[in-house]
Amino acid sequence: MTVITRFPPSPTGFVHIGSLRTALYNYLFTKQQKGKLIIRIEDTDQTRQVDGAVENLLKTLKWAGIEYDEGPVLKEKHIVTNDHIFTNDKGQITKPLSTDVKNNKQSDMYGHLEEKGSHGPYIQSKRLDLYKKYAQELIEKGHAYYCFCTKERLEEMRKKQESLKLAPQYDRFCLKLDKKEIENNLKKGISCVIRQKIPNGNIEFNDIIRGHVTFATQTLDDQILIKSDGFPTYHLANVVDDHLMEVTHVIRGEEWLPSTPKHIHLYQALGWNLPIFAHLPLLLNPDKSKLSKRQGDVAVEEFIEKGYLRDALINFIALLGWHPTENEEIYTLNDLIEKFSLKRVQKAGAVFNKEKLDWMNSVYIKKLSIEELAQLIVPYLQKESWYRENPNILKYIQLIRERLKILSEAPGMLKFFFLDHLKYDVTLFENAKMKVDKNMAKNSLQFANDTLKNHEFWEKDEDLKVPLLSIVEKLQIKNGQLLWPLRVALTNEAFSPGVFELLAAYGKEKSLQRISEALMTLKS
RNA sequence: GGUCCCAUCGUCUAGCGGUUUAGGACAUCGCCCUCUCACGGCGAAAACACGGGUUCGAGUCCCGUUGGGACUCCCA
Repeated sequence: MTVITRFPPSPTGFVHIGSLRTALYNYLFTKQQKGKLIIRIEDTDQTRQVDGAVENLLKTLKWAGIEYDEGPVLKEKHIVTNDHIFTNDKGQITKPLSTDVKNNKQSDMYGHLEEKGSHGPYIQSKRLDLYKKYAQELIEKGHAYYCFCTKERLEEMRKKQESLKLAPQYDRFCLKLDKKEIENNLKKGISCVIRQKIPNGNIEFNDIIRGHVTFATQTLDDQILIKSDGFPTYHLANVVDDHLMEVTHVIRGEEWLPSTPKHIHLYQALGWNLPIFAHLPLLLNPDKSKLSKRQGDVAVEEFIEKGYLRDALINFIALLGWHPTENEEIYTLNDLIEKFSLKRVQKAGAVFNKEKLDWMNSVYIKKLSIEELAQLIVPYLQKESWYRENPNILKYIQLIRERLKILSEAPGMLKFFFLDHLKYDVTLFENAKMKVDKNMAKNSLQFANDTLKNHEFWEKDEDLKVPLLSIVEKLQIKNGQLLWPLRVALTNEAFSPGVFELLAAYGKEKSLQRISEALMTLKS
């Protein structure tokens, strides 16, 4: 049996990091099983359509390295002209993308898409006839019925039930309607929906992750299958499509667990085989609630913009809810494909631990060559007004590589290299712990200036050590009493790379300029 | 409220009845390196929610309690 899985996002804007993990788990499982992954667009809620969302989704999947076998693809032309995600051949982002997505009710929302695969269309709004057909079949078989209740009546009913502390459920008012009344209502064009008729009894199923699960159907509501606008709800569309697309494994978030019995009943009512279910644990906020935008970043686009590397983000989210047996944290995509196991997926939700992501990102940054890193950092620099091309850029980046956690921090760490003049914060020169006061700073800088002026070797930081440390010896001071003022003179920062490295990166001329300008500031 | 799911360090997790004085990673703290910060090295502190069973033996199996979460929309 060929494994067929699917990832069916709703195009409502940005890509949620939890969705990306669901997509990743589907991908890992499918790749390992040598199966097929289907992408399906679940756009059955007309009110939540967001233009550009599908495009954004497909680009994000591409960025993440998640390949699929069937589903919508961007037309070639479109990729070239409108691509706002640029990736190099390693799949790393080379230019931050914009997250602008605007509401748009254009009819040709999907004009820039084509499809691959033999089970299409892969966009649910283009499959409306199919859902109607099966809804009709359900009605004929007595598993569904028309409902003409108004929103007002339903609301009233719900209020009453709530005040009686009952579970809010449809009271099957319209189930009592006879054929004639229904036909009349339909003829008159009264707004209606089609509801699923849930039978009495228990529905049980096996979940790969959770094991045996049982639901009493009495507690299940008669779910709406077709909305009054003619669109299906998730429940119907999902079951119909999964069946028609021959999906074998439904791997989705835990939030779907409570509605799974409804889905199972639909499969049974239509006489279809059940897929195998696997309900993934939720990604959580620090307060353990479902991961949401309110409590931090959840959009994959935001992580990309902030400068998280593809491999780091993938590695990190793969380990949120799953881990192989060994004591290892760093895995490539291929490692993950090889080692992944649905059976080892955790049952409990996982808090999204941003500190660990930062650490992991720094690990991946350190693995990059300077050239690769520069290619990633330059786009961030280009957004700064002070940026201009500089032949020494690789030298500069070399100095910050070890301290960089996310790429967007780079401009702040490199700024002083690009400014013509620094506006010194004089208090920075003084440092009690270093035993440096203003006079000491002035004195040290003066000696440094005089010494370095006559020094010719600037190639390596080692070249500067001997002359500078000879000053320390001569003045009988501590290293820090010379080097602290020097660093402030060179950077106007309290934290920075080492002084010798800075001098070497600046070169003689620029170094001496910084030092004399600092001296002038201190003297004034 | 109802239904379902879940429960090992602060966080992500290893553990699938005895190999456990419960292992790793992030974060925290200390020491070393050192001109600061970071990196790196070494080390410390830190968990089986609780109560009953089953068993010669339970973090591991069962039941209950407590706690948390999801769902309960003409959202997905």
